[in-house]
Amino acid sequence: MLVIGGPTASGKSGLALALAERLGGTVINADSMQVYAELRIVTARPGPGDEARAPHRLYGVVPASVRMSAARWRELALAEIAAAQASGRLPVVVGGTGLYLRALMEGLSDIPPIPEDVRAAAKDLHARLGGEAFHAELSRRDPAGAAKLFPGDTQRLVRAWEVIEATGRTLGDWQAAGRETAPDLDFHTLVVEPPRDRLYAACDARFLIMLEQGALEEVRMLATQGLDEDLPVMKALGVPELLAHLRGQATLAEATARAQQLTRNYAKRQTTWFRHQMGAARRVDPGAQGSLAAMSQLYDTIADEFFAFVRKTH
RNA sequence: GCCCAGGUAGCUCAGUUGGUAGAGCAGGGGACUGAAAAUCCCCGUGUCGGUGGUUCGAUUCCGCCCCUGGGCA
Repeated sequence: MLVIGGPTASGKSGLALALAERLGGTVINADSMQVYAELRIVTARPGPGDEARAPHRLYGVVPASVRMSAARWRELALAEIAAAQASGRLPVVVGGTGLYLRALMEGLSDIPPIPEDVRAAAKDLHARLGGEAFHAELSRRDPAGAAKLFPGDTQRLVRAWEVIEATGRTLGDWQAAGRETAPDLDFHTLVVEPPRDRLYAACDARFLIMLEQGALEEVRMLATQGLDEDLPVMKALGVPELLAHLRGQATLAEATARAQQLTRNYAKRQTTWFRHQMGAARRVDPGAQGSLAAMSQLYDTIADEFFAFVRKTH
């Protein structure tokens, strides 16, 4: 199967669609935000026109009120991959969430789900103690784990604490036990990598298009649900910024500039992730092709490489 | 034309009782196992507007000039 990663606004969705069309594929979403039903515009989800060209899966499949996780997404993705293959279609997994891609390709350690009350307790304790004291507290229970984390890294600190609290074993223990890998799946991986200046320009331009498409209204609708600010959806790029504008705390121009800035920062983080965590993947940049013919040529080349990959692995 | 206030990093500014300067943001680099569009870590030489003067030494004090705001004409 094909896996396509890359930073936001790099053009990976377009590449996935073109390849799915050529190869008889089903596009499967590997983006942590595009899974939420309520956010269509602000997450740049493929539209009806795209869906008409090839089947799309895992887009907008859960309500904003739920918390997606790498493990949950992995289960959904494995099911969709199996379904696509069963119907003779090629799974084309595409998304910018590196953790999800890695969870799919390399598996996750078999850690049991942490009960909600333990997770809440971990957060409470962290809020009460602050980073330094919480880090010290974790050092008492999981010295090796704490040693690898900075006192400022709230998220990982809390995760390490809740795992030992709920399971009696440290995160490191669980991870040393290995990963639960996907059976019988071979991944041909592409990373879309445009040059930095073009990537940033694309981030800026895309947010403007989102506004034209009604991003503000979409966020206004989301706000009517009165969801917990702590939920992942509420952290989607553009949501906090447009919300601030709707509350009168910022002008639209300020909110726009801020959202564009954060998108660029995010794209840079993703670039680093793909550079080092998926360093072996084939790099492509359809956007660098000067013409439609050149782009079509690139698609053919990628398809040929994919067929060669399939022959080699089977 | 006169009077104020400024001119310091790409931006917004702090500071140096005279010993050539540092924050935030931007930018760059890096980490990444169930919230990952998350959460973190590292990186600061810039004619301190120009030019004379005082001084062992001026970005800092003084003179003049230039520029930008605001006020008075």
